[in-house]
Amino acid sequence: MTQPDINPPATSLPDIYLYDTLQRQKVKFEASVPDKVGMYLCGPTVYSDAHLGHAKKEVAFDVVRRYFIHRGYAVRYVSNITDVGHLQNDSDDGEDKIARRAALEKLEPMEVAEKYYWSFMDDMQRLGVLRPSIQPRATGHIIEQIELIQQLIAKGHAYETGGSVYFDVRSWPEYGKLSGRKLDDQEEGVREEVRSEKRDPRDFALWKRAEAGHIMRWPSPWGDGFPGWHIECSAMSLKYLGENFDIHGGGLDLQFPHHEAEIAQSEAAGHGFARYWMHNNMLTIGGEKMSKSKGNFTTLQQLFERVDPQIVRFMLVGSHYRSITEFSEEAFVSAQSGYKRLSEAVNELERRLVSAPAATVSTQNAQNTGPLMQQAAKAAADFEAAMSDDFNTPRALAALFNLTTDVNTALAAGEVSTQAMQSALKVYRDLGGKVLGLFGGPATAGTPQDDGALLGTLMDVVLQARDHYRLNKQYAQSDALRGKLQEVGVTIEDTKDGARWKR
RNA sequence: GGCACUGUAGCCAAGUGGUAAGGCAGAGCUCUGCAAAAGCUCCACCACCAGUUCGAGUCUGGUCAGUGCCUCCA
Repeated sequence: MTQPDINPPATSLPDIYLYDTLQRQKVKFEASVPDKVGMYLCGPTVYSDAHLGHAKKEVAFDVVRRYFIHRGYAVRYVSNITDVGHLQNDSDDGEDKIARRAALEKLEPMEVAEKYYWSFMDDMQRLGVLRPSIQPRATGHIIEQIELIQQLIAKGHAYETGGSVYFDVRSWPEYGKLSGRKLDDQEEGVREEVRSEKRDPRDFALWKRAEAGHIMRWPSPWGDGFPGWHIECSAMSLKYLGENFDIHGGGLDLQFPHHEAEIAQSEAAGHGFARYWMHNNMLTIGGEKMSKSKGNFTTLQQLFERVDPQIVRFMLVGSHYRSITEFSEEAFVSAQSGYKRLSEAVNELERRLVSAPAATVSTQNAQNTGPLMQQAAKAAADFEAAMSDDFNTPRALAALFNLTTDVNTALAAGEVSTQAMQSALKVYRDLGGKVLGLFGGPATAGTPQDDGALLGTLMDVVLQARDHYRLNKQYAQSDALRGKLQEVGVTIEDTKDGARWKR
Protein backbone atom coordinates (compact mmCIF):
# COMPACT_ATOMS: atom_id res chain seq x y z
CA MET A 1 0.00 0.00 0.00
CA THR A 2 1.09 3.54 -0.52
CA GLN A 3 2.15 5.39 2.54
CA PRO A 4 -0.39 7.98 3.65
CA ASP A 5 1.05 11.41 3.12
CA ILE A 6 1.74 13.97 5.76
CA ASN A 7 -1.38 16.01 5.76
CA PRO A 8 -1.26 18.27 8.78
CA PRO A 9 -4.73 18.24 10.30
CA ALA A 10 -6.44 21.56 10.69
CA THR A 11 -6.70 22.62 14.29
CA SER A 12 -10.46 22.48 14.02
CA LEU A 13 -10.60 18.74 13.61
CA PRO A 14 -12.59 17.05 16.34
CA ASP A 15 -11.02 15.17 19.23
CA ILE A 16 -10.93 11.44 18.77
CA TYR A 17 -13.17 9.43 21.03
CA LEU A 18 -13.04 5.68 21.28
CA TYR A 19 -14.94 3.07 23.22
CA ASP A 20 -12.70 1.67 25.91
CA THR A 21 -13.72 -1.81 26.96
CA LEU A 22 -12.11 -1.34 30.35
CA GLN A 23 -14.09 1.78 31.19
CA ARG A 24 -17.15 0.62 29.27
CA GLN A 25 -17.72 3.97 27.66
CA LYS A 26 -16.50 6.26 24.93
CA VAL A 27 -13.55 8.26 26.14
CA LYS A 28 -11.40 10.95 24.63
CA PHE A 29 -8.19 9.55 23.26
CA GLU A 30 -5.07 11.15 24.63
CA ALA A 31 -1.73 9.82 23.50
CA SER A 32 0.73 8.91 26.21
CA VAL A 33 3.47 10.41 24.08
CA PRO A 34 2.41 13.44 22.06
CA ASP A 35 1.82 12.74 18.37
CA LYS A 36 2.59 9.05 18.75
CA VAL A 37 0.31 6.07 19.06
CA GLY A 38 1.40 2.62 20.13
CA MET A 39 -1.02 -0.12 19.11
CA TYR A 40 -0.94 -3.83 19.77
CA LEU A 41 -3.26 -6.18 17.96
CA CYS A 42 -3.62 -9.85 18.71
CA GLY A 43 -2.70 -11.57 15.49
CA PRO A 44 -3.48 -14.98 14.07
CA THR A 45 -2.39 -18.42 15.09
CA VAL A 46 -0.98 -19.67 11.83
CA TYR A 47 -2.28 -23.18 11.50
CA SER A 48 -5.02 -22.75 8.93
CA ASP A 49 -6.33 -20.29 6.36
CA ALA A 50 -7.78 -17.00 7.49
CA HIS A 51 -11.50 -16.53 7.06
CA LEU A 52 -13.82 -13.56 6.78
CA GLY A 53 -14.03 -13.15 10.54
CA HIS A 54 -10.31 -12.56 10.71
CA ALA A 55 -10.67 -10.05 7.92
CA LYS A 56 -13.22 -8.07 9.92
CA LYS A 57 -10.78 -7.71 12.78
CA GLU A 58 -7.79 -6.88 10.62
CA VAL A 59 -9.66 -4.32 8.55
CA ALA A 60 -11.25 -2.74 11.62
CA PHE A 61 -7.94 -2.05 13.29
CA ASP A 62 -6.26 -1.18 10.03
CA VAL A 63 -8.79 1.61 9.68
CA VAL A 64 -8.12 2.76 13.22
CA ARG A 65 -4.44 2.87 12.46
CA ARG A 66 -4.96 4.68 9.17
CA TYR A 67 -7.16 7.27 10.81
CA PHE A 68 -4.53 8.04 13.42
CA ILE A 69 -1.96 8.41 10.64
CA HIS A 70 -4.36 10.69 8.80
CA ARG A 71 -4.61 12.80 11.92
CA GLY A 72 -0.89 13.24 12.00
CA TYR A 73 0.14 10.62 14.51
CA ALA A 74 3.15 8.40 14.06
CA VAL A 75 1.74 4.95 14.71
CA ARG A 76 3.76 1.98 15.81
CA TYR A 77 1.54 -0.95 15.01
CA VAL A 78 2.58 -4.23 16.54
CA SER A 79 0.68 -7.38 15.64
CA ASN A 80 1.96 -10.77 16.65
CA ILE A 81 2.08 -14.07 14.87
CA THR A 82 1.32 -17.02 17.10
CA ASP A 83 3.38 -19.87 15.77
CA VAL A 84 3.54 -21.93 18.92
CA GLY A 85 1.05 -24.72 18.74
CA HIS A 86 -1.25 -24.17 21.64
CA LEU A 87 -3.33 -27.01 22.85
CA GLN A 88 -6.72 -27.80 21.46
CA ASN A 89 -8.01 -27.83 24.98
CA ASP A 90 -6.80 -27.59 28.51
CA SER A 91 -6.39 -31.24 29.29
CA ASP A 92 -3.06 -32.98 29.29
CA ASP A 93 -3.79 -35.15 26.32
CA GLY A 94 -4.92 -32.22 24.24
CA GLU A 95 -3.19 -31.99 20.90
CA ASP A 96 -1.04 -29.15 19.77
CA LYS A 97 -2.92 -27.39 16.96
CA ILE A 98 0.10 -26.85 14.77
CA ALA A 99 1.53 -30.29 15.44
CA ARG A 100 -1.82 -31.82 14.58
CA ARG A 101 -1.90 -29.91 11.36
CA ALA A 102 1.69 -30.89 10.65
CA ALA A 103 0.77 -34.55 11.01
CA LEU A 104 -2.23 -34.08 8.75
CA GLU A 105 -0.27 -32.34 6.04
CA LYS A 106 2.92 -34.30 6.61
CA LEU A 107 4.93 -31.17 7.24
CA GLU A 108 7.34 -29.91 9.86
CA PRO A 109 5.49 -27.80 12.41
CA MET A 110 7.46 -24.77 11.29
CA GLU A 111 6.49 -25.50 7.72
CA VAL A 112 2.89 -25.32 8.76
CA ALA A 113 3.48 -22.01 10.48
CA GLU A 114 5.33 -20.64 7.46
CA LYS A 115 2.73 -21.80 5.01
CA TYR A 116 -0.18 -20.22 6.81
CA TYR A 117 1.78 -17.15 7.76
CA TRP A 118 2.39 -16.30 4.13
CA SER A 119 -1.12 -17.22 3.19
CA PHE A 120 -2.34 -14.80 5.85
CA MET A 121 -0.01 -12.09 4.59
CA ASP A 122 -1.23 -12.56 1.03
CA ASP A 123 -4.83 -12.27 2.14
CA MET A 124 -4.13 -9.11 4.11
CA GLN A 125 -2.28 -7.51 1.26
CA ARG A 126 -5.19 -8.16 -1.06
CA LEU A 127 -7.52 -6.60 1.49
CA GLY A 128 -5.33 -3.52 1.58
CA VAL A 129 -4.31 -3.98 5.20
CA LEU A 130 -1.10 -2.09 5.89
CA ARG A 131 1.72 -4.26 7.13
CA PRO A 132 2.44 -4.04 10.83
CA SER A 133 5.37 -1.91 11.92
CA ILE A 134 6.57 -4.91 13.87
CA GLN A 135 5.23 -8.41 13.52
CA PRO A 136 6.83 -10.45 16.29
CA ARG A 137 6.58 -14.21 16.42
CA ALA A 138 5.94 -16.08 19.61
CA THR A 139 8.70 -18.61 18.93
CA GLY A 140 11.17 -15.79 18.49
CA HIS A 141 10.45 -14.47 21.96
CA ILE A 142 10.72 -17.50 24.20
CA ILE A 143 13.43 -15.83 26.28
CA GLU A 144 11.31 -12.74 26.89
CA GLN A 145 8.39 -14.91 27.91
CA ILE A 146 10.51 -16.93 30.32
CA GLU A 147 11.83 -13.72 31.86
CA LEU A 148 8.34 -12.42 32.42
CA ILE A 149 7.29 -15.68 34.01
CA GLN A 150 10.28 -15.47 36.33
CA GLN A 151 9.21 -12.00 37.37
CA LEU A 152 5.76 -13.32 38.19
CA ILE A 153 7.15 -16.17 40.25
CA ALA A 154 9.43 -13.74 42.10
CA LYS A 155 6.50 -11.53 42.97
CA GLY A 156 4.46 -14.45 44.20
CA HIS A 157 1.85 -14.38 41.45
CA ALA A 158 2.88 -17.61 39.79
CA TYR A 159 3.99 -21.02 40.91
CA GLU A 160 5.80 -23.96 39.38
CA THR A 161 4.51 -27.44 39.66
CA GLY A 162 5.65 -30.52 37.85
CA GLY A 163 7.53 -28.59 35.22
CA SER A 164 4.63 -26.27 34.45
CA VAL A 165 4.06 -22.76 35.73
CA TYR A 166 0.65 -21.31 36.46
CA PHE A 167 -0.59 -17.84 37.18
CA ASP A 168 -2.06 -17.67 40.66
CA VAL A 169 -5.40 -16.01 40.05
CA ARG A 170 -6.21 -15.70 43.73
CA SER A 171 -3.11 -13.60 44.28
CA TRP A 172 -4.35 -10.92 41.93
CA PRO A 173 -7.65 -9.35 43.03
CA GLU A 174 -8.00 -7.32 39.85
CA TYR A 175 -8.31 -10.44 37.75
CA GLY A 176 -11.63 -10.11 35.96
CA LYS A 177 -11.73 -6.34 35.63
CA LEU A 178 -11.73 -6.29 31.85
CA SER A 179 -14.50 -8.79 31.28
CA GLY A 180 -16.49 -7.83 34.35
CA ARG A 181 -16.16 -11.22 35.94
CA LYS A 182 -15.84 -11.86 39.60
CA LEU A 183 -13.97 -14.93 40.64
CA ASP A 184 -16.73 -16.08 42.91
CA ASP A 185 -19.40 -15.65 40.25
CA GLN A 186 -17.61 -18.06 38.06
CA GLU A 187 -17.10 -20.78 40.53
CA GLU A 188 -20.30 -22.53 39.60
CA GLY A 189 -19.72 -22.36 35.89
CA VAL A 190 -16.21 -23.67 35.74
CA ARG A 191 -16.24 -27.18 34.55
CA GLU A 192 -14.64 -29.98 36.44
CA GLU A 193 -10.92 -29.63 36.15
CA VAL A 194 -9.16 -32.80 35.10
CA ARG A 195 -5.79 -31.64 36.14
CA SER A 196 -5.12 -31.38 39.79
CA GLU A 197 -1.80 -29.59 39.75
CA LYS A 198 -3.45 -26.18 39.67
CA ARG A 199 -4.14 -24.53 43.00
CA ASP A 200 -7.32 -23.10 41.61
CA PRO A 201 -9.17 -24.33 38.53
CA ARG A 202 -9.10 -20.83 37.07
CA ASP A 203 -5.34 -20.54 37.23
CA PHE A 204 -3.97 -20.47 33.71
CA ALA A 205 -0.75 -21.82 32.27
CA LEU A 206 2.24 -19.55 31.74
CA TRP A 207 4.52 -22.42 30.83
CA LYS A 208 3.69 -26.01 30.13
CA ARG A 209 5.88 -29.03 30.53
CA ALA A 210 6.40 -30.83 27.22
CA GLU A 211 5.32 -34.42 27.35
CA ALA A 212 7.39 -36.99 25.55
CA GLY A 213 6.71 -36.70 21.85
CA HIS A 214 5.67 -33.08 21.98
CA ILE A 215 7.57 -31.62 19.07
CA MET A 216 7.65 -27.90 19.75
CA ARG A 217 9.65 -27.55 22.95
CA TRP A 218 12.19 -25.23 24.46
CA PRO A 219 14.47 -25.52 27.47
CA SER A 220 13.48 -23.45 30.46
CA PRO A 221 14.33 -23.15 34.16
CA TRP A 222 11.49 -25.61 34.72
CA GLY A 223 12.56 -28.15 32.15
CA ASP A 224 11.59 -28.62 28.52
CA GLY A 225 8.27 -27.10 27.68
CA PHE A 226 6.44 -24.42 25.77
CA PRO A 227 4.81 -21.12 26.64
CA GLY A 228 1.18 -20.70 27.59
CA TRP A 229 -1.16 -19.03 25.19
CA HIS A 230 -1.44 -15.65 26.87
CA ILE A 231 2.10 -14.81 27.89
CA GLU A 232 3.44 -14.04 24.43
CA CYS A 233 1.31 -10.94 24.02
CA SER A 234 2.38 -9.57 27.39
CA ALA A 235 6.04 -10.20 26.66
CA MET A 236 6.07 -8.90 23.10
CA SER A 237 3.98 -5.81 23.69
CA LEU A 238 6.26 -4.92 26.58
CA LYS A 239 9.32 -5.39 24.44
CA TYR A 240 8.18 -3.35 21.46
CA LEU A 241 5.72 -0.85 22.89
CA GLY A 242 6.90 -0.55 26.45
CA GLU A 243 4.72 0.03 29.46
CA ASN A 244 1.50 2.01 29.28
CA PHE A 245 1.21 1.86 25.54
CA ASP A 246 -1.90 3.35 24.03
CA ILE A 247 -4.23 0.83 22.45
CA HIS A 248 -4.65 -2.90 22.69
CA GLY A 249 -7.04 -4.41 20.17
CA GLY A 250 -8.49 -7.76 19.39
CA GLY A 251 -11.64 -9.73 18.83
CA LEU A 252 -14.40 -9.65 21.39
CA ASP A 253 -14.05 -13.38 21.82
CA LEU A 254 -10.54 -12.84 23.14
CA GLN A 255 -11.71 -10.52 25.88
CA PHE A 256 -11.91 -13.47 28.19
CA PRO A 257 -9.81 -15.28 29.02
CA HIS A 258 -6.99 -14.12 26.75
CA HIS A 259 -6.96 -10.38 27.35
CA GLU A 260 -7.92 -10.75 30.97
CA ALA A 261 -4.90 -12.97 31.39
CA GLU A 262 -2.65 -10.54 29.53
CA ILE A 263 -3.55 -7.70 31.85
CA ALA A 264 -3.12 -9.82 34.94
CA GLN A 265 0.27 -11.11 33.84
CA SER A 266 1.68 -7.76 32.85
CA GLU A 267 0.37 -5.80 35.78
CA ALA A 268 1.10 -8.46 38.38
CA ALA A 269 4.66 -8.53 37.09
CA GLY A 270 4.81 -4.83 37.83
CA HIS A 271 4.42 -3.42 34.35
CA GLY A 272 1.96 -0.86 33.16
CA PHE A 273 -0.16 -2.18 30.33
CA ALA A 274 -2.52 -0.92 27.66
CA ARG A 275 -4.29 2.36 28.38
CA TYR A 276 -7.24 1.72 26.07
CA TRP A 277 -8.81 -1.56 25.09
CA MET A 278 -10.70 -1.94 21.85
CA HIS A 279 -12.65 -5.01 20.79
CA ASN A 280 -14.28 -5.69 17.48
CA ASN A 281 -17.49 -7.66 17.41
CA MET A 282 -18.00 -10.87 15.54
CA LEU A 283 -18.98 -11.66 12.00
CA THR A 284 -21.97 -13.94 11.73
CA ILE A 285 -23.43 -16.12 9.05
CA GLY A 286 -27.03 -17.13 9.42
CA GLY A 287 -27.00 -15.42 12.79
CA GLU A 288 -24.15 -17.53 14.10
CA LYS A 289 -20.59 -16.55 14.72
CA MET A 290 -18.26 -17.57 11.95
CA SER A 291 -15.50 -19.59 13.53
CA LYS A 292 -13.03 -22.29 12.83
CA SER A 293 -14.46 -24.54 15.48
CA LYS A 294 -17.99 -24.29 14.11
CA GLY A 295 -16.80 -24.98 10.61
CA ASN A 296 -19.18 -22.41 9.14
CA PHE A 297 -16.45 -20.26 7.70
CA THR A 298 -15.55 -19.10 4.24
CA THR A 299 -11.83 -18.66 3.81
CA LEU A 300 -10.64 -15.46 2.25
CA GLN A 301 -8.99 -17.37 -0.55
CA GLN A 302 -12.30 -18.99 -1.45
CA LEU A 303 -14.00 -15.65 -1.27
CA PHE A 304 -11.46 -13.82 -3.39
CA GLU A 305 -12.08 -16.24 -6.21
CA ARG A 306 -15.46 -14.70 -6.79
CA VAL A 307 -15.48 -11.39 -4.93
CA ASP A 308 -13.00 -8.60 -5.38
CA PRO A 309 -11.04 -8.01 -2.15
CA GLN A 310 -11.88 -4.32 -2.34
CA ILE A 311 -15.57 -5.21 -2.27
CA VAL A 312 -14.96 -7.39 0.76
CA ARG A 313 -13.24 -4.51 2.47
CA PHE A 314 -16.02 -2.13 1.48
CA MET A 315 -18.58 -4.51 2.95
CA LEU A 316 -16.65 -4.75 6.19
CA VAL A 317 -16.31 -1.02 6.71
CA GLY A 318 -20.02 -0.77 5.95
CA SER A 319 -20.78 -1.89 9.47
CA HIS A 320 -19.31 -0.54 12.67
CA TYR A 321 -16.47 -2.52 14.18
CA ARG A 322 -18.35 -2.94 17.47
CA SER A 323 -21.45 -4.21 15.73
CA ILE A 324 -22.05 -7.73 14.61
CA THR A 325 -21.66 -7.97 10.85
CA GLU A 326 -24.06 -10.35 9.19
CA PHE A 327 -22.54 -11.97 6.15
CA SER A 328 -24.57 -13.23 3.24
CA GLU A 329 -24.31 -13.56 -0.49
CA GLU A 330 -26.84 -10.79 -0.81
CA ALA A 331 -24.57 -8.52 1.21
CA PHE A 332 -21.92 -8.89 -1.45
CA VAL A 333 -24.26 -8.16 -4.31
CA SER A 334 -25.32 -5.05 -2.46
CA ALA A 335 -21.74 -4.09 -1.65
CA GLN A 336 -20.74 -4.57 -5.24
CA SER A 337 -23.34 -2.10 -6.47
CA GLY A 338 -22.64 0.37 -3.71
CA TYR A 339 -18.92 0.31 -4.20
CA LYS A 340 -19.35 0.74 -7.91
CA ARG A 341 -21.38 3.88 -7.34
CA LEU A 342 -18.51 5.43 -5.42
CA SER A 343 -15.70 4.27 -7.65
CA GLU A 344 -17.55 5.39 -10.77
CA ALA A 345 -17.73 8.88 -9.38
CA VAL A 346 -14.00 8.78 -8.70
CA ASN A 347 -13.32 7.53 -12.21
CA GLU A 348 -15.54 10.17 -13.74
CA LEU A 349 -13.77 12.94 -11.86
CA GLU A 350 -10.42 11.65 -13.02
CA ARG A 351 -11.64 11.41 -16.60
CA ARG A 352 -12.84 14.99 -16.53
CA LEU A 353 -9.69 16.28 -14.94
CA VAL A 354 -7.56 14.60 -17.57
CA SER A 355 -9.59 16.01 -20.43
CA ALA A 356 -10.11 19.46 -18.95
CA PRO A 357 -6.87 21.00 -17.74
CA ALA A 358 -7.18 24.01 -15.49
CA ALA A 359 -5.93 26.41 -18.15
CA THR A 360 -8.90 25.77 -20.42
CA VAL A 361 -11.54 26.42 -17.84
CA SER A 362 -13.30 29.64 -18.60
CA THR A 363 -14.28 32.01 -15.88
CA GLN A 364 -17.96 31.65 -16.64
CA ASN A 365 -17.80 28.19 -15.18
CA ALA A 366 -16.70 29.61 -11.89
CA GLN A 367 -20.28 29.61 -10.71
CA ASN A 368 -20.06 25.86 -10.47
CA THR A 369 -17.12 26.03 -8.15
CA GLY A 370 -19.05 27.24 -5.17
CA PRO A 371 -21.55 24.47 -4.46
CA LEU A 372 -19.27 21.52 -5.08
CA MET A 373 -16.38 23.07 -3.22
CA GLN A 374 -18.60 23.56 -0.20
CA GLN A 375 -20.17 20.15 -0.56
CA ALA A 376 -16.75 18.54 -0.66
CA ALA A 377 -15.75 20.45 2.44
CA LYS A 378 -18.93 19.35 4.19
CA ALA A 379 -18.37 15.74 3.22
CA ALA A 380 -14.86 15.92 4.62
CA ALA A 381 -16.12 17.46 7.85
CA ASP A 382 -18.86 14.85 8.20
CA PHE A 383 -16.36 12.14 7.54
CA GLU A 384 -13.96 13.45 10.17
CA ALA A 385 -16.75 13.80 12.70
CA ALA A 386 -17.87 10.24 12.12
CA MET A 387 -14.39 8.79 12.32
CA SER A 388 -13.58 10.79 15.42
CA ASP A 389 -16.61 9.28 17.10
CA ASP A 390 -15.26 5.83 17.76
CA PHE A 391 -14.32 5.19 14.14
CA ASN A 392 -17.84 5.19 12.81
CA THR A 393 -17.07 3.92 9.33
CA PRO A 394 -20.70 3.47 8.20
CA ARG A 395 -21.38 7.11 8.91
CA ALA A 396 -18.12 8.09 7.23
CA LEU A 397 -19.18 6.10 4.22
CA ALA A 398 -22.53 7.87 4.19
CA ALA A 399 -20.66 11.16 3.89
CA LEU A 400 -18.94 9.82 0.77
CA PHE A 401 -22.25 8.71 -0.70
CA ASN A 402 -23.75 12.12 -0.10
CA LEU A 403 -20.78 13.69 -1.82
CA THR A 404 -21.27 11.29 -4.70
CA THR A 405 -24.77 12.57 -5.27
CA ASP A 406 -23.41 16.12 -5.23
CA VAL A 407 -20.63 15.26 -7.64
CA ASN A 408 -22.93 13.48 -10.06
CA THR A 409 -25.37 16.32 -9.95
CA ALA A 410 -22.68 18.90 -10.62
CA LEU A 411 -21.13 16.89 -13.42
CA ALA A 412 -24.49 16.25 -15.03
CA ALA A 413 -25.30 19.95 -14.87
CA GLY A 414 -22.33 20.89 -16.99
CA GLU A 415 -18.72 21.80 -16.71
CA VAL A 416 -17.33 22.15 -13.26
CA SER A 417 -14.18 24.01 -12.37
CA THR A 418 -11.13 21.83 -12.02
CA GLN A 419 -10.63 23.28 -8.59
CA ALA A 420 -13.96 21.93 -7.41
CA MET A 421 -13.38 18.58 -9.04
CA GLN A 422 -9.97 18.35 -7.48
CA SER A 423 -11.27 19.09 -4.03
CA ALA A 424 -13.95 16.44 -4.39
CA LEU A 425 -11.41 13.98 -5.71
CA LYS A 426 -9.18 14.77 -2.77
CA VAL A 427 -11.94 13.75 -0.38
CA TYR A 428 -12.26 10.39 -2.11
CA ARG A 429 -8.53 9.88 -2.27
CA ASP A 430 -7.53 11.09 1.18
CA LEU A 431 -10.50 9.89 3.20
CA GLY A 432 -12.07 7.05 1.27
CA GLY A 433 -8.71 5.97 -0.09
CA LYS A 434 -6.06 6.48 2.52
CA VAL A 435 -8.25 6.24 5.61
CA LEU A 436 -10.78 3.58 4.66
CA GLY A 437 -8.42 1.87 2.27
CA LEU A 438 -10.75 1.95 -0.72
CA PHE A 439 -10.23 2.89 -4.37
CA GLY A 440 -6.69 1.63 -4.20
CA GLY A 441 -6.83 -1.87 -5.46
CA PRO A 442 -7.67 -3.61 -8.65
CA ALA A 443 -11.35 -3.20 -7.88
CA THR A 444 -11.36 0.27 -9.32
CA ALA A 445 -13.00 -0.12 -12.67
CA GLY A 446 -10.56 0.10 -15.50
CA THR A 447 -10.47 3.43 -17.26
CA PRO A 448 -9.23 3.74 -20.78
CA GLN A 449 -6.01 5.39 -19.73
CA ASP A 450 -5.26 2.49 -17.40
CA ASP A 451 -5.30 -0.01 -20.19
CA GLY A 452 -2.72 -0.77 -22.77
CA ALA A 453 -2.45 1.61 -25.66
CA LEU A 454 -3.38 -1.14 -28.06
CA LEU A 455 -6.63 -1.91 -26.30
CA GLY A 456 -7.50 1.76 -26.22
CA THR A 457 -6.87 2.07 -29.92
CA LEU A 458 -8.90 -1.02 -30.70
CA MET A 459 -11.80 0.27 -28.72
CA ASP A 460 -11.62 3.58 -30.50
CA VAL A 461 -11.97 1.72 -33.76
CA VAL A 462 -14.92 -0.30 -32.53
CA LEU A 463 -16.68 2.75 -31.15
CA GLN A 464 -16.13 4.65 -34.37
CA ALA A 465 -17.72 1.81 -36.29
CA ARG A 466 -20.63 1.77 -33.91
CA ASP A 467 -21.03 5.54 -34.20
CA HIS A 468 -21.17 5.14 -37.94
CA TYR A 469 -24.07 2.71 -37.61
CA ARG A 470 -25.86 4.95 -35.17
CA LEU A 471 -25.52 8.02 -37.34
CA ASN A 472 -27.15 6.04 -40.11
CA LYS A 473 -29.78 4.78 -37.69
CA GLN A 474 -28.64 1.21 -38.23
CA TYR A 475 -29.48 0.42 -34.65
CA ALA A 476 -29.63 -3.33 -35.08
CA GLN A 477 -25.96 -3.34 -36.02
CA SER A 478 -24.88 -0.90 -33.33
CA ASP A 479 -26.80 -2.78 -30.64
CA ALA A 480 -25.29 -6.05 -31.80
CA LEU A 481 -21.84 -4.58 -31.34
CA ARG A 482 -22.77 -3.36 -27.87
CA GLY A 483 -24.22 -6.75 -27.00
CA LYS A 484 -21.10 -8.57 -28.14
CA LEU A 485 -18.90 -6.33 -26.09
CA GLN A 486 -21.11 -6.76 -23.05
CA GLU A 487 -20.68 -10.50 -23.36
CA VAL A 488 -16.96 -10.12 -22.85
CA GLY A 489 -17.46 -7.70 -19.98
CA VAL A 490 -17.12 -4.38 -21.76
CA THR A 491 -19.95 -1.95 -21.15
CA ILE A 492 -20.77 0.81 -23.59
CA GLU A 493 -22.41 3.98 -22.41
CA ASP A 494 -23.62 6.67 -24.75
CA THR A 495 -23.20 10.13 -23.31
CA LYS A 496 -23.75 13.48 -24.89
CA ASP A 497 -19.98 13.70 -25.32
CA GLY A 498 -19.98 10.48 -27.27
CA ALA A 499 -19.75 6.83 -26.43
CA ARG A 500 -17.40 5.53 -23.78
CA TRP A 501 -16.52 2.09 -22.55
CA LYS A 502 -15.48 0.45 -19.37
CA ARG A 503 -15.18 -2.98 -17.91
C1' G B 1 -26.39 -20.98 35.92
C1' G B 2 -22.83 -16.37 35.77
C1' C B 3 -21.22 -12.10 32.82
C1' A B 4 -21.90 -9.10 28.54
C1' C B 5 -24.65 -7.62 24.15
C1' U B 6 -28.41 -7.10 20.30
C1' G B 7 -33.53 -6.50 18.39
C1' U B 8 -34.50 0.17 13.34
C1' A B 9 -38.00 -0.64 6.09
C1' G B 10 -37.72 -6.70 1.57
C1' C B 11 -32.08 -6.96 2.69
C1' C B 12 -27.64 -4.45 4.87
C1' A B 13 -26.84 -0.54 8.29
C1' A B 14 -26.05 4.57 11.26
C1' G B 15 -28.55 7.08 14.95
C1' U B 16 -24.97 11.53 21.04
C1' G B 17 -34.17 12.96 24.33
C1' G B 18 -36.61 17.18 20.06
C1' U B 19 -40.44 15.54 13.98
C1' A B 20 -35.74 8.25 11.59
C1' A B 21 -28.17 8.96 7.97
C1' G B 22 -26.57 6.02 4.04
C1' G B 23 -26.37 1.73 0.66
C1' C B 24 -28.81 -2.40 -2.07
C1' A B 25 -33.41 -4.00 -4.03
C1' G B 26 -38.32 -1.95 -5.76
C1' A B 27 -41.97 1.89 -8.09
C1' G B 28 -42.73 6.43 -10.99
C1' C B 29 -40.54 10.44 -13.75
C1' U B 30 -36.43 13.19 -16.57
C1' C B 31 -32.57 12.42 -20.14
C1' U B 32 -31.83 8.74 -24.27
C1' G B 33 -33.13 5.84 -31.02
C1' C B 34 -33.01 1.89 -27.33
C1' A B 35 -30.05 0.61 -23.29
C1' A B 36 -26.63 2.03 -19.63
C1' A B 37 -25.08 5.82 -16.46
C1' A B 38 -26.89 9.95 -13.83
C1' G B 39 -30.67 13.13 -11.53
C1' C B 40 -35.56 13.93 -9.11
C1' U B 41 -39.70 11.76 -6.36
C1' C B 42 -41.83 7.68 -3.43
C1' C B 43 -40.97 3.59 0.17
C1' A B 44 -40.24 2.62 8.62
C1' C B 45 -46.49 3.03 13.40
C1' C B 46 -37.72 2.08 15.42
C1' A B 47 -39.67 -6.34 19.05
C1' C B 48 -43.69 -5.75 22.94
C1' C B 49 -45.67 -3.53 27.70
C1' A B 50 -45.38 0.08 31.46
C1' G B 51 -42.86 4.35 33.48
C1' U B 52 -39.74 9.17 33.67
C1' U B 53 -40.18 13.72 30.55
C1' C B 54 -43.25 19.34 27.55
C1' G B 55 -41.16 15.57 24.30
C1' A B 56 -38.11 8.64 23.93
C1' G B 57 -35.65 4.57 18.63
C1' U B 58 -32.60 7.15 22.24
C1' C B 59 -33.40 7.08 29.73
C1' U B 60 -35.71 3.34 33.72
C1' G B 61 -38.25 -1.33 34.83
C1' G B 62 -40.47 -5.65 32.90
C1' U B 63 -41.75 -9.26 28.83
C1' C B 64 -40.45 -11.85 24.39
C1' A B 65 -36.74 -13.26 20.72
C1' G B 66 -31.72 -13.88 19.44
C1' U B 67 -26.24 -13.63 19.97
C1' G B 68 -21.36 -13.76 22.30
C1' C B 69 -18.06 -15.19 26.35
C1' C B 70 -17.52 -18.50 30.66
C1' U B 71 -13.27 -24.68 26.67
C1' C B 72 -9.62 -23.53 21.26
C1' C B 73 -11.64 -19.32 18.63
C1' A B 74 -10.61 -12.78 15.53
